[in-house]
Amino acid sequence: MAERTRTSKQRDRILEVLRQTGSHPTAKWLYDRVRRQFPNLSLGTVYRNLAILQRQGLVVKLGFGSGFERYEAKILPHHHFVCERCGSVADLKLALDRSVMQKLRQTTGLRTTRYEIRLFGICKRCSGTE
Amino acid sequence: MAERTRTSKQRDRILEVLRQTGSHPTAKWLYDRVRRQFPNLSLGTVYRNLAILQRQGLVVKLGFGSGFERYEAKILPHHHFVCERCGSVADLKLALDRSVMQKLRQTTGLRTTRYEIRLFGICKRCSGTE
DNA sequence: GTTCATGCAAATCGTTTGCACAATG
DNA sequence: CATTGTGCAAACGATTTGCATGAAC
Repeated sequence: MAERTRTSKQRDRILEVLRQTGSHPTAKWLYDRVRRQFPNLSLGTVYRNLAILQRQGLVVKLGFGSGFERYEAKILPHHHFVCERCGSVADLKLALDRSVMQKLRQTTGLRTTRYEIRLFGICKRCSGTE
Repeated sequence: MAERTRTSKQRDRILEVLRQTGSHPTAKWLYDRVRRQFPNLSLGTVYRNLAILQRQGLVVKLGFGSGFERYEAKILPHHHFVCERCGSVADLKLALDRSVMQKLRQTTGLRTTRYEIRLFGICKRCSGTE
């Protein structure tokens, strides 16, 4: 019943490439890259291995990862708390010093239009469940 | 050639619902909700109007909004800068005081496993282009 | 009346899955 | 040998798009 995991040259290479690149590639990018060593590699294998690597805590999927987009009306800038178990998203009203945000912008030196702080964790409802 | 936009009861209602709800709904959720007033509403219309509202700056799409997932190997915690024009994602090394992050966690009172600060703006490469 | 928005259905595209075979332990 | 991983192709689900009709101006 316990999950067994064997080694696989493809998976090793996927992780290696992901560690070397400074970018945040998509599955397709990884597929094209790793295919140089494994010409018969299939996209399905890339997805399957990415899932395994995530379960092992070696890889993170950016974004909400729920498969579909979420929208909100632009009102006041605010932040989000994302539950890693049920995927729910809650608004956060964080009282951050203005100075901190100013510092953020200065540090980056980039033209920043907006920012968002995203906290990930287990929401209260899911907390009671486990 | 200039883009004309007419009013539409459906679009008004979509925005209204989005403004009233505290959640971060998916297109499907909005569709089900707005259909109460417009039984013949189609999902395509919802997507089309969400796109228009985004162009008008009234609505924001959460996530990277590029349509596909992005992955990264889990190394040290860090943050991201997302270019709103070309969609590129860059790592940010922000020197944030530990105290600030502690404050963040305390404020929320939630069990937080990780956090990520995401800045949105126009990257240097795109900046030179316009 | 001209043009944009809608509804419907088909098409698209990223991701997942079933199956037969190859590789791991 | 028992079981997991792979490649291939089909399936799936969210989003997009073409087209004929209806609404806005």
